Amino acid sequence: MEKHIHVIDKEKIEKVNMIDIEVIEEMSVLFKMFSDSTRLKIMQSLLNNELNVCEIAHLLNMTHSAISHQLATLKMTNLVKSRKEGKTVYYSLADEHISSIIAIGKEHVMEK
Amino acid sequence: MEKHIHVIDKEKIEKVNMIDIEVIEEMSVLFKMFSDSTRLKIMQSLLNNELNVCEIAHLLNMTHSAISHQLATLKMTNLVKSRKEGKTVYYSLADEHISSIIAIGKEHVMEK
DNA sequence: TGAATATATGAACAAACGCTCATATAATGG
DNA sequence: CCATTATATGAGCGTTTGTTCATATATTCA
Repeated sequence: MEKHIHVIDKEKIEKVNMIDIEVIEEMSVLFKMFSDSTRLKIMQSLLNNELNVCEIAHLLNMTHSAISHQLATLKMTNLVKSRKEGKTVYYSLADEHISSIIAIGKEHVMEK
Repeated sequence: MEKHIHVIDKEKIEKVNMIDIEVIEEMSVLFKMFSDSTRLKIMQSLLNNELNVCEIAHLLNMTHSAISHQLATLKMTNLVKSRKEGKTVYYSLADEHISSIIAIGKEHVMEK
């Protein structure tokens, strides 16, 4: 029923420096890409290699379709890039940030 | 229909060093916490302060219930800790990793 | 003790998500 | 040109997620 009346410490609140909402929104989109284990596995497997859809599907023991869909979302959010060679499309990580994010996540998880 | 027969370059595939599935799974849980804008805003607002539920709700212009629910999930995944003082519960970030993760995400997003 | 304030929590529900299935597109080779 | 291989993509479906609403618990103070 939301009927609370609060005494808010305005000074304290104003010290909180809120980032631009838009930046927050983009950050959530970025981290969403790392929040699914399939996508994490894909990115992990691309850390040192470029791989095509078949190879990733084989590696993760999943269908091409599932991998292809995920690669599409990863590409749309600029986390992977692709290179076509004949029939096959090779995927690789888009930049060095991605491995840092994976590394820091791994570090946090392993440290307990 | 999945009827593809592939020639897999086994040597190449074997070079891909897969992390432990369990670590991947925990990483996805971790990043999931950063994948929602409300949770990101909460953590962002806790970067330099400890805040109670009312203050966060006021700051983000959201209901206490919504904030309380999110704080519960953040606490369950060990990203925030809490301290009770009379009626009010003060929340703060659980460790320094969290600000690094936010920082690296922000950096990635702003850099384009 | 009873009202007020602060927080927590369960149920419900709409929206978003990830996979599958079927099918489409594209490139190569016979 | 047709079969094969590689990838892409739309629809459908079950599951998960984030919020709201109602209610419960806890603490303080008159």
